[in-house]
Amino acid sequence: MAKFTMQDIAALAGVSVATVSRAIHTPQFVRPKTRERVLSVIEKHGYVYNAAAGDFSRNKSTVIGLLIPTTEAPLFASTILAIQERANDKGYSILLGNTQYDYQTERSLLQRFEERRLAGVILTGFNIGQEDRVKKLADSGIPCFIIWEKPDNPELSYVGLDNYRAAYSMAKYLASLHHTRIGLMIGLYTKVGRVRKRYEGFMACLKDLGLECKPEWIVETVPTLQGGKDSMARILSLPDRPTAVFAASDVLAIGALAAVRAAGLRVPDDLSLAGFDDIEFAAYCDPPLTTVRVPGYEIGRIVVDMLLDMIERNSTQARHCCLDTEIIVRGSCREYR
Amino acid sequence: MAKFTMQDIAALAGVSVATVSRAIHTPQFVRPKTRERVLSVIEKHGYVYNAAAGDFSRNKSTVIGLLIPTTEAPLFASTILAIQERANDKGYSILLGNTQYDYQTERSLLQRFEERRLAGVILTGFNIGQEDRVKKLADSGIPCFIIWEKPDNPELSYVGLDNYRAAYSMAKYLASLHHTRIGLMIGLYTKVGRVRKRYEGFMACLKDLGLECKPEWIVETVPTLQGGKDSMARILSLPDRPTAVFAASDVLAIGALAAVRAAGLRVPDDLSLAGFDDIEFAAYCDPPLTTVRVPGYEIGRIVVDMLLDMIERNSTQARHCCLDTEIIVRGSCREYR
DNA sequence: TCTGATAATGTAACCGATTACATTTGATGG
DNA sequence: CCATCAAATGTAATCGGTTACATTATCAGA
Repeated sequence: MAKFTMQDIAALAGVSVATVSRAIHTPQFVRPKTRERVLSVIEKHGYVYNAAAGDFSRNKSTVIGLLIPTTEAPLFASTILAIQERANDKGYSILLGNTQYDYQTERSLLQRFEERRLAGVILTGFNIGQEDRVKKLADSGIPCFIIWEKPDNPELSYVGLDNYRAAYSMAKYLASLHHTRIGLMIGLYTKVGRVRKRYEGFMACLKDLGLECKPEWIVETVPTLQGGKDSMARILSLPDRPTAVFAASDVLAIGALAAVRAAGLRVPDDLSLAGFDDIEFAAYCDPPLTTVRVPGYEIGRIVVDMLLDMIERNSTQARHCCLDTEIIVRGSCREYR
Repeated sequence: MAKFTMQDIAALAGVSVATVSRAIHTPQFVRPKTRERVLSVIEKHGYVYNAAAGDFSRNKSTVIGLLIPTTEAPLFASTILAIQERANDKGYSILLGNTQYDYQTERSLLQRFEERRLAGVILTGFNIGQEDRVKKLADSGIPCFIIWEKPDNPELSYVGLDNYRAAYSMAKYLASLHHTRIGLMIGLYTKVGRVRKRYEGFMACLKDLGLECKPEWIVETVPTLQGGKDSMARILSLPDRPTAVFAASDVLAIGALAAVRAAGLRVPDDLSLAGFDDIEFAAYCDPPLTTVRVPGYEIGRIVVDMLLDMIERNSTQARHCCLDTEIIVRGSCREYR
């Protein structure tokens, strides 16, 4: 397949490459007649602009890297969507990387992003211990945003939420329903910062309220439906089980729901269950899940705007944006008597 | 941030750029001692290889474009995951594009993929009427695979499934449970080929079995949970409603489940409901969904293998792979008496 | 030690655009 | 009709690697 280059088009149109380039990108600098001639030659021969060469020549990229733990989790669905839409609208493409919550994979993807000299990078829930690496990326001149969390290091840009506070609020809400024995079901918090904050917020609230929290009421698990189901089965088998369980993600909660049903019990009559994230399914399960709403779409939209602004201003000043969360009361929690 | 180039490294290591390049990519062609020296200089100065320049220079890309209707649907989750993993393992990155089932968006993303001179492209459920465009892309030298469906045009490569046959089977299964009034709930089949095939398969089966299918038993809707819920509400309000409903996607089915509950009815006692896709949630809803399992992960794995093979062989011969589907019987359908 | 073969390294053209700067064109007013 | 100046266009260096080909180093065997 003989690919035409600008050279070819220039020759065919009887102009120089510079004029072809201008006819495409800055038409206001070429005479309408010339422009028309060039465009018709392009049209006629099916020339396709080579963006890779353009990016290289201009020494800047129009691709943004997006790192997420896994596309399998519906968690980030609307964030990814928003990032996509927004970035495409502004002429940028998205390079995707799944870390699978794996440290090694995350490292190698980050490396690849750097090698590709991306315009910017968006990182979701990077693993604990990767901060230095992220910092290095940001320092190397690639604007870099953390999302879905609020990193401790203020030199890191982020568009996130206060996972600690949100988890604290939900624990408080459960306590306000007179539950005194509250369990926690949570993803691998020793690895993922975002999750750890939820753990800490939950624990802090219980402590502040003087509520007991037995170690066996806290279950750490893989962040999948099956993980939620297994964990709930474990909790239900406890002789002195909690009357309410906070699942630190909706996926876990929905899995847990299945376990409760399997045990012949009912939510919320026999057990209150709260989730986190407000994924779309949360409103459609039985009972609909009381959960913490995270503005996933907004996170995506905002982070792209902030990132592109940084890119275009060529700024390295870290920026922060912390969005509010909200407890959505549906039908999975009720007062304990 | 002063970025080092190979030139710099070459100078610092007292060798030529060619040697640096070789030290990185084809170490077997440089003396171990030289290689070591080069690598230590790289290490010391924090040089990062410029993959964009490399790709450009070699005039080939190591990026694969992936077009999917929307990342919000859990449908393609495992396919995306598999594609990611496999591609990354083989040194390729993934450029993501969401079409939102929109014709215009699909066009412009396809255009962008072409401009970027990607190594290959994977298309999920392209819209009806885009075949020519896809064909053009394939002809332009970019290997191009359709997935999740089996396009009519044999010149197009694909890794898919027989949506027609799968839908036919499910309709037959429902009929085998003595249902004679079977409804259909389906996404926008006039636009998406994959969905249209499901529609056709369903209708063909009913016709073959001599079953009546009233127009009002067929509901076309947006492919979301809400769409499923609304559609089911509509079906339930029918004076002469079907005894079984085939939802052509699990997302619709799960939304429908909520509508059935809201109406105070029960699945499968009052109505049998079948889904399609076997998304992860299907096994965790109440009742667990009887559905058509689609080997999403395999599709992803296989398409990458086939695509990379085409790329490396520089072949343009179309390749086909049609995977089997299977009806997974869970708890949402029962015999009609 | 010399020869020849092979391994290691260097040289420089090239990929396809962009863009600073130089040059030409065209329009305007005197 | 010419001078002047802005607009339009052309020239050529450049981005950071890759790689064909040329050159030099190394070593075994005579």
